[in-house]
Amino acid sequence: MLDKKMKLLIADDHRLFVEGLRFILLEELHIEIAGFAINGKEAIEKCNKENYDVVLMDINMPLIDGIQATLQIKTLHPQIKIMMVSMLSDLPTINKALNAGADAFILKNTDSGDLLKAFKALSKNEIFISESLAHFFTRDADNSLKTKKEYIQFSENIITPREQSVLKLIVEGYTNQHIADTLFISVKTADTHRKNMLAKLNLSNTASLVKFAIENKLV
Amino acid sequence: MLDKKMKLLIADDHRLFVEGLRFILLEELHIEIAGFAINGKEAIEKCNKENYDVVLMDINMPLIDGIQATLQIKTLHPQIKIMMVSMLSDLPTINKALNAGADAFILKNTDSGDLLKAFKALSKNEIFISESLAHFFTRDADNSLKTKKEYIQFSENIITPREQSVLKLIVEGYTNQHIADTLFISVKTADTHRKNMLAKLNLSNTASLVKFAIENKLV
DNA sequence: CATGCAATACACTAAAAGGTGTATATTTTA
DNA sequence: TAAAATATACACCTTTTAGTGTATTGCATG
Repeated sequence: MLDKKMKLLIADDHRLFVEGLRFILLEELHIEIAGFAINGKEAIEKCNKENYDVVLMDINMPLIDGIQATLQIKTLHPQIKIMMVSMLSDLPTINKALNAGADAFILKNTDSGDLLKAFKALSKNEIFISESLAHFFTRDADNSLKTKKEYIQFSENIITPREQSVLKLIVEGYTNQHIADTLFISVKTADTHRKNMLAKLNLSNTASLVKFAIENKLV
Repeated sequence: MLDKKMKLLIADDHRLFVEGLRFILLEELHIEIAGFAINGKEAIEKCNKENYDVVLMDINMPLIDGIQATLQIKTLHPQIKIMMVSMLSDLPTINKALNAGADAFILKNTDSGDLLKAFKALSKNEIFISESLAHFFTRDADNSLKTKKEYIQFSENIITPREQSVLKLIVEGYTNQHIADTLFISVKTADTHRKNMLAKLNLSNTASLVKFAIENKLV
C-alpha cells in the first residue's frame, strides 16, 4: 500500500482541527485527502460510495458517533482502515473503539509524528495505539493486541448488573433507603452494593462514584 | 495594532490541533506565533515573562484551566487579548470565559475564516463571538455585549465563583474538611457553600449536585 | 462438585453530609 | 449611597455514608 497513495477520509466535526490536519498531511506524499465528513452518518455514506483506504475518525461526532460509524463501515468494508482520534484517554472508550474494529487509536494531544507513525502502521496492517495509551495493552505471540490483565478489570464490567441498577439510582440522588424501597431490597443490601462499588473502583465517596459513573457512561 | 505583527501565544494541550493551527496562521502576515503553552500555568508564566499581544487559550487544559489562566493573565496584563477556544458551546462556559476577561470566544468546529475574523476584531479592540454562539448575545447602544434576557437565568451565576471552586472540589470527591483545607476556609464555610448550592439548585444531596455540575459543565 | 462470583443481609463505629437558622464583613450593583 | 449579593463562620440535631467484617444463598463454570 505504500507504493500508491492512501486515500483518506477525514471524519471530524472540528473544522479548525481538520484544516490544520490538512496542512500537516499536505506534505505527506503517500497520503491523499480524498474526502471529509462532519458526522458519523456522512462518513458511512461516503464509504459506501467512494473507495477509501483509511478513515480518520473522531470519536465524538453528532448524529452517529465514531464508534457506531466504525462498526457500520467495518461491516460493509472490512478492508477500510479506521484510525480513531479522541480527546480523552479512557480505557473503556478505547476498548469500545477497538472492539468496533478500529485499527488505530490516537489522541488529539499527540504530535504529528505519532499520527504519521499510525498511518505507516496501518499500511503494514498493524494496529497502532498512541504511546501514552500503550501501557494499557500488551501484545501476544501472534502480535495481537490484548488489554493487560491489570486493566481488564477496569474495562470489563467490574460493576455487576445489580450494582449498575443501584448506581443509576445513586446518580439520581437517591439515598440507600430510597434505593432499597425502589429495588425491594434491604437498606443494608443497597448500602453493601454502594460500598462494594467504592471498594472495587478505589473511590472514597458517593461524589466520586457519581463522577465515575457519568464519565464512564455507566448510567 | 494592524500595522505591526501581533505576537501570539498558543495555549492548548492538543498538539495536533496546535500544529494545524500553526500551518493555518503561517500564511497570516500580521500574526506571529511567538510561543506555546500546554497548560494554563505555563501560559500565565509565559505572559509574565514575554510580551504577547494575544493569547489563544483552550478552555480545557491540565493544571490550570483556560478560564483561571485568563483571570490571572488579565489581572496582571489587561492589555493582552485573550481568545478563548472551546469544543463546546454551552452558555455557562462562555459567560465564565467572558467574565474572566476573554475578548473572543470561538469554537473548534468553526472554520479558519472565523478565526481570522476574531483576530481582526481583537486588533480593533472588539469582542468577538463565533456566529453560532452569537444568538445568545445582544449588543447595547454602546456596542457592549449583553447576554440576552432569555439566557441570563441560565448563565448568570446561580453558582457564585466561590461556590464553583467548592463544587469543583466536591466533584473531585473531596470532603468538606479537605475542601476547607484546600481553600483555607473553615469546614463550616465549605459546608455552607455546599448547602447553599443544594438549596438554590433544589437538590437534596451531593450525588445529584455532582450530576448537575457535570451535566452543566460547571466543572 | 467445588470454587468463585453475585446478590442478599446484618453489626458496629466513626465520619460526613443534610436541615434549619443566625450572623457579619465585604463587595457589587442598582 | 442604599440595597443586594457574596463569602465567611457557627450552633444544634438528624440522617446518611464510610470503614471493616461476617454470613448465607444461588448460580455458573471449570
